[in-house]
Amino acid sequence: MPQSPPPNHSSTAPNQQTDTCQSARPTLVTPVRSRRKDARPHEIVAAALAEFVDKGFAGANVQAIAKRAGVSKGTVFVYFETKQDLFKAVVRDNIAAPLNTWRDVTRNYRGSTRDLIVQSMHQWWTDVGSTPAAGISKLLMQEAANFPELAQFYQDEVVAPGMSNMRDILQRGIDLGEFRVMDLDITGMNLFSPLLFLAMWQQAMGDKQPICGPAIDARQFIDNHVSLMLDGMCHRPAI
Amino acid sequence: MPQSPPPNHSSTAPNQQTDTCQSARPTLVTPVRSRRKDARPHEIVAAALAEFVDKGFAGANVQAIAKRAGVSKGTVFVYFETKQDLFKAVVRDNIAAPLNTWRDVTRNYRGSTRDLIVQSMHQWWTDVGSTPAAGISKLLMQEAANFPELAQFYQDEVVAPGMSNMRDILQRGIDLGEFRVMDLDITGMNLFSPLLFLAMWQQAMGDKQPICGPAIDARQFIDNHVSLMLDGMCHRPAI
Amino acid sequence: MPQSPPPNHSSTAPNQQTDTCQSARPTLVTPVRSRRKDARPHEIVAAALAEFVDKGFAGANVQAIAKRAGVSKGTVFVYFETKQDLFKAVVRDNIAAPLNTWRDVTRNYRGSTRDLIVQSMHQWWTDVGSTPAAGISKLLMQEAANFPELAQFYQDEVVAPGMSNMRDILQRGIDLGEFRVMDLDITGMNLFSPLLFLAMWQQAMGDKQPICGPAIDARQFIDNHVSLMLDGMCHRPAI
Amino acid sequence: MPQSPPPNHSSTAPNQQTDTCQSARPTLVTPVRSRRKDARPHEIVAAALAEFVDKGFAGANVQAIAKRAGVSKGTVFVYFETKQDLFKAVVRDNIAAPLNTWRDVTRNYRGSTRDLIVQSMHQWWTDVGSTPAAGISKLLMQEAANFPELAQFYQDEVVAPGMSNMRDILQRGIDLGEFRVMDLDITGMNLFSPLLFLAMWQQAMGDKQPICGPAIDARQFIDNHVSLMLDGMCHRPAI
DNA sequence: CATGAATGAGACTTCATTCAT
DNA sequence: TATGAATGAAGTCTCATTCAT
Repeated sequence: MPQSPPPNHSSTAPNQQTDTCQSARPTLVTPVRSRRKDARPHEIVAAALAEFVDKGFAGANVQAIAKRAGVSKGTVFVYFETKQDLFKAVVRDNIAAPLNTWRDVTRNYRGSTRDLIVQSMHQWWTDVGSTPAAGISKLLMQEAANFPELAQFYQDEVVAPGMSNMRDILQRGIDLGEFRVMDLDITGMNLFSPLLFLAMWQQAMGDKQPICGPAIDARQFIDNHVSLMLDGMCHRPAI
Repeated sequence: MPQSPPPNHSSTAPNQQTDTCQSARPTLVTPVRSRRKDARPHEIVAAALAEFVDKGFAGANVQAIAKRAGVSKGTVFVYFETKQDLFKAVVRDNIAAPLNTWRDVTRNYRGSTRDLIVQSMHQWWTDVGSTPAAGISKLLMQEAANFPELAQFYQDEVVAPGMSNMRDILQRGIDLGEFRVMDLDITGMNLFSPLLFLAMWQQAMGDKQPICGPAIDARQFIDNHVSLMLDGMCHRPAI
Repeated sequence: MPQSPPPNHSSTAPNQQTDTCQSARPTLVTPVRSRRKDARPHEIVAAALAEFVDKGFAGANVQAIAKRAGVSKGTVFVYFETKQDLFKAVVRDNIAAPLNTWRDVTRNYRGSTRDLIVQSMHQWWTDVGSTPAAGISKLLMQEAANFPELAQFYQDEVVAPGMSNMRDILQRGIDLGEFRVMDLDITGMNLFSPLLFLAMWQQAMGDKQPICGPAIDARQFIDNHVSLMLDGMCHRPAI
Repeated sequence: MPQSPPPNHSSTAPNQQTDTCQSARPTLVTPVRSRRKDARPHEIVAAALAEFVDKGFAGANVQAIAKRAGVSKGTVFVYFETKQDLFKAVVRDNIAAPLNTWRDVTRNYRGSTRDLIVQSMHQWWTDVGSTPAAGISKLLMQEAANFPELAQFYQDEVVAPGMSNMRDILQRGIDLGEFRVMDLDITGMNLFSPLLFLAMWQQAMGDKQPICGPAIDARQFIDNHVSLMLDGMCHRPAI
């Protein structure tokens, strides 16, 4: 187990995450031949994501990852020097992209902050919470102690921006007179943590989760959550 | 700390009631060897809890568990046939006791349901959320797919009773006229999931979590959360 | 594995084989109390015989032997310092006794040598070949290389006397004019080896051996064998 | 020596026909790595035969087998999933080839059945009885109870065909008027078992067997045995 | 004497990693 | 670049043996 971070803290695999955004917006100059070559590391990372999410770092099997990616075991080590490097690449590649997608929604929003929150949460669920990328959160929750560098990375790249975003939204609600004055940090976490929990829970339990009778419907879960957070459980007189 | 010996510590531990006959005859010199025989499984389970929470199932090392427990490698296998059995014992032993402790609070409560919720959550945090037993949740989140039997056990022994308890509390609030009518299941999850998330988060990140500046203060987190959930973020006129 | 014979070539267990003959012919002076005590090692040896024959030396399990003998594992080591010592005791105890029983038959026999051979073989089958003691032969066949000392012991105590006995019988037949002159050593082995083979074969295959249709009937096997060996397969004119 | 590569070397060896495509294109430089890949299983099986015959299944050590084969411990498990699989491969590989070699002799034999028997036995001794393949018989005698599947396999592939062959020979002798009428099954066993016993005995005792003075000479043993079995020990008048 | 808890060397097996091709 | 045969460290588990009771 990696108790101390190895000296080479970044994977030396050639260009395996810089073009993540490129593939999102396909550049025009990419020749077909090299696109296939450049795709290899991504296919491996995608395969590794699934395996790591299923089995955890220690439980994941490089051979199984290779098979999922349709390559031989040796090929994995052509692109990633060690299993740890591959793991880091998996986390890094799957953290940046979805978050960027999500954040754009909250900018330049017209309408009530309540609607912004509802829309933002549904958007997050669609883009992240319901996708395999959500497994990254589950993964880091388990491996944070063994990969403090990744935990920090997660804090910097996911938590901090996410919290910042939440603060902006709440501040907007206060400024517009919709919300009362609150502690933005704490409230941001209160507001968002149920979604994170639900995402991790569904990653863990799959769709066959008989928690309180049937499986949890995310849409209903979010709507109810927002309703509670904004209006409260207690009776309130009509304004 | 799970040092309070749970009644049923494991399904695989062999006959450890051999010296009940010895304790029947009131010898004053307590035999050290057989005293240990009773204490050993608990010590091992306690050590294993820490190791499993830190490293996950696959990453945990039986030798390391033995060392933490102050016994030799072989001794672990005297009490638990396989690593999996030990893992199951860890989950089972650390689920029943804390849960029972917590549940007693909600019975026969006198006072407002709001106070009951606040008190109940602080109690849970004290009894479970802030203890290593919370690591069990983090653990199961990762290993549920590999231990479906344990996942089911967790559902039956933790999730279902917990949800039932939440429903009772909410129903009480409705019956007493404090709360408006809500979907009990969904609302129960909305209400409780932030605490679960916080507990798992702190298990993962330890005390060095610079999430939104300083570490999260659980007391503040809970109080703010309850305030939001009951009264909402939005401005409300005085009743 | 014991590649070289340990320095203490004889088990140091107290009197575990000297009284083998004593138990065969009960001495009058044995007090009841100590008989029970003296019986322990024999019970262990008997249990060990079964286990060793079933599993071989390396495959045998001391705990299983103890259970078969109805004692605890530690007790085995009270009487036999090591597993090797126990093995040696098993071989020694089960070689001497049956052989002595058998040999007495051939002395002072009145009648034709043909009848002596037939009777002697049936006797051997009853006393040895069909009993668990026959497993010793199978055992030594496997472990001879690892226990050269025992192999030599077997040669000295079993093979040599047995061959000597066969020679005497054959010589008697020649002297009485029944048999033609033959090489006594080779013929002795030719004559006896089928019985040894059958005994080992049945030890190995149990009763469920579908060799040539039904199981081999030892009585028929012996009678046919003697008939062939004495009269031959070829047609012969009546004398 | 079982260095002649048997056609089917193992059921568990993985795809070793991968380089059939390479051999299709006639490269002059034979690739050393993949050459080994074809040779390895046979080398390992040959090494395992020796180890298993010496030590038995439980006593055999995979590391020692690897060393005998000149490979590392892990390589053994590249070709054979478990020690049991390796054992099965050893038995299977060393049964088919020698038996086929032997059986061909008895077909289309011209001459007396007596000569056929003598020649057949000497042939068997040369092809099987005096080779390490004979150790398989000794091995199965010990391990039959633990590997019932292999015992059955041995019955089907060795015992039954061998017995069938013996029956054919005896029937031929009867048909040609050489032999009297006998029970073919029992007589077949009587006729052949001394050779089996001698083979196993020499496997067990090696060359240092001081049975009846010097080591047993197999040729003399067989000739004497056939002489006895055909003509009998008793005096017989000239025909 | 008898027990059985405890030990630790050693067994089989896995798997990340290397490297010749 | 891609492969997969080969490696050996490390892991789980077994079991002969010890020893306090």
